[in-house]
Amino acid sequence: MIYLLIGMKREKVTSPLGRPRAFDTEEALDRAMQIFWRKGYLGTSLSDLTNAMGINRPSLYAAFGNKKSLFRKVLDRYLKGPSVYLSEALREPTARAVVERVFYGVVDLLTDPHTPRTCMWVHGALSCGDDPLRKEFAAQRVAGFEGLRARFRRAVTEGDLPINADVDTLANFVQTANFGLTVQASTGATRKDLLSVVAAALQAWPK
Amino acid sequence: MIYLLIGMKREKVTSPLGRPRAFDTEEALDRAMQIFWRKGYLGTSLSDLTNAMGINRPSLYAAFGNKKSLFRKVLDRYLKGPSVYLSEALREPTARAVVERVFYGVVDLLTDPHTPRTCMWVHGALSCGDDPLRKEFAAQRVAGFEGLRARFRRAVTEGDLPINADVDTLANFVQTANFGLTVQASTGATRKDLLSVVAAALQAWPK
DNA sequence: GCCATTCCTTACCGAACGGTACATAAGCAA
DNA sequence: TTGCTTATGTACCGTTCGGTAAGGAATGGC
Repeated sequence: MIYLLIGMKREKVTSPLGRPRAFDTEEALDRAMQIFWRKGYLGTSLSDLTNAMGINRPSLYAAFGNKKSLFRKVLDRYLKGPSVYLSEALREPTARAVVERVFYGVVDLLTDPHTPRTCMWVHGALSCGDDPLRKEFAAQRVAGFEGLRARFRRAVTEGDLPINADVDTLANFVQTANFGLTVQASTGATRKDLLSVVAAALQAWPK
Repeated sequence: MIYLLIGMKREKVTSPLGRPRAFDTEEALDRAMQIFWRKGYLGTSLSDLTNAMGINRPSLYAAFGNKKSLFRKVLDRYLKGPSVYLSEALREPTARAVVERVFYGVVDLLTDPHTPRTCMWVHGALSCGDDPLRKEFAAQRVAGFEGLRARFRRAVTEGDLPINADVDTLANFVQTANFGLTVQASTGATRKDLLSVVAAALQAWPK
């Protein structure tokens, strides 16, 4: 009996009970992402979502929970997908390279012809009215700041930032520029516009 | 007959025909501003507005038109009121003073304890879904950019900016920093956070 | 075959949305 | 007083909102 179970590893191999899902959940999340990204949180209706995802409303609720729960899942996917440049940037070898990766990463994201000309995170944060979601955005902003600050602290110990560098301000500055570029793009700024700001911001970076 | 009309100037002096309004339109606009400011465009409902303004729905429509029309009036009032520091800044004597006025002006606005911790313009621009309002925001962004650029051009001719200063980039940079500070505040950044970014941005300003 | 489980479809829920019809009230002119 | 005009209050419009009840369809296990 035990041998049989071990030999077959049924739990992993067999398909789950019941009728199988007729859609791919990851693709559905991607389609939902496009809508939330373009229209923001309040601007997106459940009908927008089900239309884009190609599924019915009860299927959406069964697979992803309610609208807010789906939004959280999509936002998480966004941070690991289109916005992954942020966490990748922290692995660059120098502080300067980190900042360049962040700035050029966001410009590339904001000017990708296949996606909305905004950052889904910023768009979401400013389009959820006074919903409690705001607190979650606030916490994520702090986490992003702390990630940058920790990286710059390391850069100081490694000598590629001056010993007296104000790592709090530097992290704050990078995050603020990132946000500012997003609002610019959201309201129509071109890639050229964004790159000129990036060049100016990089010029201010400590040598 | 003619003498009579001229002598009396009735059109200016007499009160308008019909039942007089029971509310002050300017105060009503201020109350509507608080709501749009805090909740954004889509996040604000007509019931939110009428509750805050203390008037009934038909009165709102008679006095200000529909929701979008009211929002435009409120936004105009916002630019001439809480956000007037932007146009005032352009009248500062030097480019450096202009930029300082913009930066400290927005920080003061974003940390005023009596108003929401965001900029109503940015909040509106990112909370109108894919409404045609977006185009109006885009045009206003361009106008703001052009105002700054013209001022910096003047500064070059007056010698308080280097002759080779890139006025496009400078105007872009100031506007971007302003937007970035707004998103920071909207997601919980403190006055201290904002001021540290301002100091860093000013340090980058051409001597 | 039959059961248990899971998903899909249809049709619907109450609430809230933006917007308005209509009768009445309040002012001025005659 | 009688009109005329404009604002107000109530009550309502059709639509859309986010969310769900209920029954049939598709799978694996027995």
